[in-house]
Amino acid sequence: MDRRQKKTREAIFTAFTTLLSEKNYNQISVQDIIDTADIGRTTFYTHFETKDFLLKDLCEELFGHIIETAMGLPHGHYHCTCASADDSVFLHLLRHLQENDRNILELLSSQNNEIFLRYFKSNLKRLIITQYADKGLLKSSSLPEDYLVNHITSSFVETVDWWLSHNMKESPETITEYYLEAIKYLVN
Amino acid sequence: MDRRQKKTREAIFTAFTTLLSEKNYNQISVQDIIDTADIGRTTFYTHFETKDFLLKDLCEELFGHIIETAMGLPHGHYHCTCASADDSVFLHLLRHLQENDRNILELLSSQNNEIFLRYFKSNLKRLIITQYADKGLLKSSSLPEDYLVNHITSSFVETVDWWLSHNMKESPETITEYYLEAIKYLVN
DNA sequence: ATAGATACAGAACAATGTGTTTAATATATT
DNA sequence: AATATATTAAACACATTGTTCTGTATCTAT
Repeated sequence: MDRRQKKTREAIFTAFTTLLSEKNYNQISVQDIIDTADIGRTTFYTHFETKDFLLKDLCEELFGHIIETAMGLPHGHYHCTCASADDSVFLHLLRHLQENDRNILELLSSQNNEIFLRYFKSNLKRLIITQYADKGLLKSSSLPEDYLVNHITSSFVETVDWWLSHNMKESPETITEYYLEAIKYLVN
Repeated sequence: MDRRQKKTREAIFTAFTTLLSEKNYNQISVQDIIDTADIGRTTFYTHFETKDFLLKDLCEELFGHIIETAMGLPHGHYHCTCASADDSVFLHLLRHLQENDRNILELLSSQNNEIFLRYFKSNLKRLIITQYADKGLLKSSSLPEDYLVNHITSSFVETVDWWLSHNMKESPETITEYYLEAIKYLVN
């Protein structure tokens, strides 16, 4: 990829991330992004069709990485100091979040957290299906499997949200305990 | 309240609700609302400072009613064909939703569902604190009470969301069973 | 190193939306 | 009927949007 493209793309992402930690997504104009990134108007629109597409691309970079890591797949070009492989996937994720790689924490705890928690959830659901549902690790119960998957996924996301709203006072280990306690009768 | 005010306020709410079931909140302009409600520009701004305030007022009307009902308080001027008082609060809520009073279902299952589910959650949390936490009905466990309240609240909202995404194929009774099964070890 | 391709900047644009002001009209309330 | 108040229509300055144009800077390949 052209050096210039990489630079502007990065400038746009940085500006966008900065703005997102400052104000509401809806209140961020393309003009704001252009001014903050200090690029030409035309340039923005050659890179991104709309603000929504920019958001989508940002989320894919953010959560693609964190989920890919948790999947145990190669990490690409990112550095990762995560825990050993035998930890719970959930503990793994929390530790990864705590590292605040790519400022994901700032976004997850900003006033725009809902947007990012939604993306987090949809990616996490895929992970849970792969790591739990497809391996038969969900307790057979009277509950439909997709209800169960949704419940377990949502509960983790809500746990993360709760943790963030408490300024992450608790350790990832404690949070994992809370979460597993809340769903322990549903997962083997 | 002046008859004229009531009429325009209602016209604005109706227009807004219609638009919300059609397109994204962010893509609805004040101009759209004005055109749909067929009112003067000035009139809108005398009633609502911004689109956000309109949304807030709408949500308060919607969820104020449904939660008030579930609280067992007088229903005000609304008609309600809800089940008997000894039903679970949750069954009560689901039945109330099923009646689709004030088109709340349309909004909860529209592309703007997140907005309304958020309001639903914040109101439901108050209800759960009043009906469960304050009455000592939550199982004493290793979990902090606010974590537990949040988990139970979120799980119900997620259950409703799941139900809606399934076009409410299941009965309120079945959904209540699912939900209670998912949290049964946490509530007495 | 040069040539051709590509990305960027800057300016201008029509179109749309915003929030406010003005003065006139219509409708309630008493 | 008289007064108060809600609504209207028009105009406004301003911001944002998405596109088009031309010229310039920077890359890539040979």
